[in-house]
Amino acid sequence: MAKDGAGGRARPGRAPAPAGRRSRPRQAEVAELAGVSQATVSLVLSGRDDATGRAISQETRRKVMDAARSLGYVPDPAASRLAAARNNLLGVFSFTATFPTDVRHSYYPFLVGVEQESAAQGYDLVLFTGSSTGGAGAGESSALHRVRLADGCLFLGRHAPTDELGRLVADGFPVVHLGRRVEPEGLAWVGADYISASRDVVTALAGLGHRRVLLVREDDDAPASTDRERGFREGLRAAGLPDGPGAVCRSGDPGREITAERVRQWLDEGVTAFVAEETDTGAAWRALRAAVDKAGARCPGDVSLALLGSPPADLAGEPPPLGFDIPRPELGAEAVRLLSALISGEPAEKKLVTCTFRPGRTAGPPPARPAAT
Amino acid sequence: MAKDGAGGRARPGRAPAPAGRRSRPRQAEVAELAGVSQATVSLVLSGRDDATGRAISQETRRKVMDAARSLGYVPDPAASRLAAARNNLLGVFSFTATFPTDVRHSYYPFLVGVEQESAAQGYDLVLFTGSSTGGAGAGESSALHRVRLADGCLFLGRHAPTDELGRLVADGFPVVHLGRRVEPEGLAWVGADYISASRDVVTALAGLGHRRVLLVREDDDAPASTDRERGFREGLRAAGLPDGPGAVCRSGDPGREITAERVRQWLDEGVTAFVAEETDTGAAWRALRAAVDKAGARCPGDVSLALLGSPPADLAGEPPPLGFDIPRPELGAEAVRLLSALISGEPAEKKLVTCTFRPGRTAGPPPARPAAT
DNA sequence: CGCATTACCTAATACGCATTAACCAGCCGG
DNA sequence: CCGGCTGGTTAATGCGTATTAGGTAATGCG
Repeated sequence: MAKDGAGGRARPGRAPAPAGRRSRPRQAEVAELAGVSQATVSLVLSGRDDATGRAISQETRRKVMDAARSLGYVPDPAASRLAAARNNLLGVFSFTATFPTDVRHSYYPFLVGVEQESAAQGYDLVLFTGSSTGGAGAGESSALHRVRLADGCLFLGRHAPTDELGRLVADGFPVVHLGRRVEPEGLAWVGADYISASRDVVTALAGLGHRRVLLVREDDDAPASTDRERGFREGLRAAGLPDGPGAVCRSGDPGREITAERVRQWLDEGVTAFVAEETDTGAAWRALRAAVDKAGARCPGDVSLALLGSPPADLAGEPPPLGFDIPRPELGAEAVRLLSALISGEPAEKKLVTCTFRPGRTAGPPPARPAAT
Repeated sequence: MAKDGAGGRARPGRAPAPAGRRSRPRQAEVAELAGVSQATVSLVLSGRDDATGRAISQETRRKVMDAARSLGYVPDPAASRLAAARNNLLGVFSFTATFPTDVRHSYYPFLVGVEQESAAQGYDLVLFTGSSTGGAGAGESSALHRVRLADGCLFLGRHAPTDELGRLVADGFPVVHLGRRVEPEGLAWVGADYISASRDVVTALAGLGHRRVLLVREDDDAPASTDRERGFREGLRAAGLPDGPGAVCRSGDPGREITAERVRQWLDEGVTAFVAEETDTGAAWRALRAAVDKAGARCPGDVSLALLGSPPADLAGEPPPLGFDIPRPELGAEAVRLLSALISGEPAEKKLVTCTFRPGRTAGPPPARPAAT
């Protein structure tokens, strides 16, 4: 393919050029064909002429458009972005080994919202995995620096090293974390308001007449868990219900599983409603359901159940539990909005997104009298 | 263009040092810190020094690396690409409105493979979304040209406009389509070998003794569908079974649904095995299962069922159907390999990936005698 | 008629990086 | 002492586009 035939523009050493793509017309060639300057072509094609008060005559505009069309001109995004000094790229750094592979993975719905909002804002997404060696990067030491290639970056996962994030933040690089996080000072984040959502669930149970409610949570001190417990306790107190150590059961440990016997015992003690925390796998909810079932208690009748979150996907067929839904896609979208604001230089700190209450069908009034022994 | 103070960049005024607002460090700043020239920085960081016979002293190299690391330097992909080089970015263009939102979406597993293989090859991924406006451009393509920012691009979805893809291919831009596709001449693709996989399923059924097998497919002429039908018919012929228009039922139209009565009628006609095509939603398979069930036929005993693909995720609990699994992650990985080859200038055309046969538990020998009326 | 105003358009330059010709120091063989 | 090295670095340039500071002809105004 003759590379310097028409344009007479021989490139310097281009020996190992993998693809002969010098046939692609540039604005200069459009300009030549239209008999105008390259700048005019840029003005016309970017539509920035009348916007800024600059005027391009209809005649010229038409000539340029025709020339561009006949040459099949397509702008080079690399050049555009270089000249515009921003590349319209948002990074997404997930500390999972790969894409959230498991369909049940709780990150996946986030990504949906992230993707939609990014598109709406005109950004493309760069996916960074924790591993990628890159090769071309300068600081191999931490893959995290690679995110600077984007205009800003979103972080998923609680394993983000605090100091690294702090470094990015300190440098003024726009960063948003998906999920509440306090560690690096000044880090922007979006999170779900588990506290008030959990409180509302307890309030609903109390409103139905329940006086003894038990929270089953995992033995983990992630913010997502502690927030739920806090909301739970707030709900108890607001309803004037007993809020002692006995109101919460930390499960998950071997030997401390939720068994039918324990459920039966709790029932005997007067507990009429159970609240389970949502986890990635839905383990707590599954265990609770199974144990209640095995104990011979029927759900809305003998005992009420609630789930602080959404049920796992494979239980979609079952009657929906009382609880709340985390608007994950909305969270993702909100994170992008925050990031976008940061990139534009606007200050942005954090954002709590409200969960939606789900009445469900697993809760009703407590039985008239607890089954006596 | 808003030149909003904080987030905006240094203006053409060419302020030598971005004293106030920190912008991303460039090679020039690394060079200054290291006490060398920008060119040296480029040479060191690209690792192209000793490769081309040029030598950089270890001393200088170390200084540059240290400076780069301490500044957190990361190359600007747009600039790299513009300078006729590569930026280690692979594009993924999905014509779905968003990320494959539904967890059942068949594209999602592809992405897993894509992501893994990209990471293995040292590429980062850029997700190009179908919508974003991306500049007025030269009239025609609104969004597709953006992919040129990357070194190459992967396309998902059957809605890719042929002419646009053709344009990219003609320009020598490395493009790989996920899924068999003939339309733009010279387009590279990877696809699953539905033909032989489907044939093998029929062969298996014939081997069990079935003489009348019916294919239920949707009324769609996508390659994925026609390939399956072709393989199905090949299987029939190879087994010496009747292969007429009656062997295939195009479903999906309202009024042509798979009902219990139709199933019963087919059974009466001597059909002993049904084969369903896999679709995004698994509709055909669901309908078939439901109809057979309602018709009172038990699956492995009275009638055999097969699925040309994988069952939908929410039926994962059920006994696996006879059929085959599409190695979607493997397909994605293969696509990346192909793309990588194209980028390196190696010729690459297409690649068929073999599906894995799944014996399943929904097929057995036909009943001794079809239930007589 | 001369000068200020428009209305249009162009020249020039920057964007950040890769590439290459040129340069410089030392050093060896003759 | 010179030509020819070789190793090590830099100045200079180009990639294709966006942007801005002019510039020129046509028009308006006094």
